[in-house]
Amino acid sequence: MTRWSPDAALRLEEAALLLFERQGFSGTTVPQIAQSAGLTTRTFFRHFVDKRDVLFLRDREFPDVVGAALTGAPENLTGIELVKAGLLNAAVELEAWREPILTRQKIIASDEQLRERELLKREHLAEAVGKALRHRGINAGDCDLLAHTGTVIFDLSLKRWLYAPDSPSLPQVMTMAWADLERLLEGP
Amino acid sequence: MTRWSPDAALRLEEAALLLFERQGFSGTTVPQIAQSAGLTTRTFFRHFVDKRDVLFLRDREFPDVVGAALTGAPENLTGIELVKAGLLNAAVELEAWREPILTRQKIIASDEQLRERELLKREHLAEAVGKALRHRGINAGDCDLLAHTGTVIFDLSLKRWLYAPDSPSLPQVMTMAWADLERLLEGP
DNA sequence: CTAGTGATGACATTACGTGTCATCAGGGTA
DNA sequence: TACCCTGATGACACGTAATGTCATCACTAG
Repeated sequence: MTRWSPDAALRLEEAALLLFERQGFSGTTVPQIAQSAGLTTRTFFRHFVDKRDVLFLRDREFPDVVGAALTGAPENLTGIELVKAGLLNAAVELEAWREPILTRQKIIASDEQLRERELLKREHLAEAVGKALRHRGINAGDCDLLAHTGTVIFDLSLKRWLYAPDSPSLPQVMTMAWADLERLLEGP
Repeated sequence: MTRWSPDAALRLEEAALLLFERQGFSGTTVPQIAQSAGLTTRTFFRHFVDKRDVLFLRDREFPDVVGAALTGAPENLTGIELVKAGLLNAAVELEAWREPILTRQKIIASDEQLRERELLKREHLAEAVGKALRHRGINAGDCDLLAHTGTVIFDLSLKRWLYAPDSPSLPQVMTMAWADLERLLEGP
């Protein structure tokens, strides 16, 4: 294709994951990552806005994908049904990636700066979901509440699924979490 | 008391807010803030872990206060009642501070790095709430779900209250948001 | 009077992140 | 073939954030 390997971002991500596992996040410098991938520091920052960003390469398209799924969902669905269906659909796609996601999650959990970035990514997901709901004509005052509630369920379920010793499928965990929330809110 | 003004952190916060409003967050340097407060850069970083932290000085005790309120709440409350009551109680305390909170919120909204930190603070609140719920003997599997749902309601309500042209009280907004969520989850 | 405490100043240093220009392979066009 | 254009990268300089370390000096306790 070009004179350079076309996968600079992927090579940087791979090198970063390896170094983060061995030396920790804060114990690894960007020049180390770049050199390990055969590139320069400047090129690292062309592909990632900052050092933390390299751990979230796989999340870039996620909000748009989920948003598109919501926008293209069947008619006659309520807001809550849309959110459930859209996030459940995304959960199915993740099912095959448990191991690499778990590896990454352990790195994120080890550093508060990374947890912070993870929360921002969750917020971006919530914004995409909220936007899609508005686009579908859902009652405007409810969109943000639905979107944020959905991403909370999604996030909690993802972690239960990752860390559960005997793990049921992610969609199953999510469905159970929705049921839990409904039970809790309806009262005794 | 001491040879120095005892309110170094407060003076730094005041100077920072002024500069952020005039020049923006990224357009202001830490040396500027420190000099404006009559202190050195090194002292700034003794009071705040990083540049962003100066905007969240008022939030430091908040999770612990809410957690203590939950721990000391009346007996015989369910998990959901505890969360509602605890956050409603916190909302009452905030009622008098609408203007300064709004000022700060506008700065936060202007910079993604600050929104990111805000999300981390929200997460700390959720952790404190979850911990208090566990301490109260609430069903362990429900605590995180309740805590995160509560903080989502709290956060959305706070922003509605801040930006509503005709603002009902924050507790009122929160109560309405809880009712909205219950209605949405119970379905038609 | 003296020793100890604690917040600050002063200085050095590392690492993050950005601006800018040069380089060079491949693709399109005449 | 010859030419220009595009885009990703390298090389270099630079400002800023953030931390480690030691010195300073008012206040306090005894």
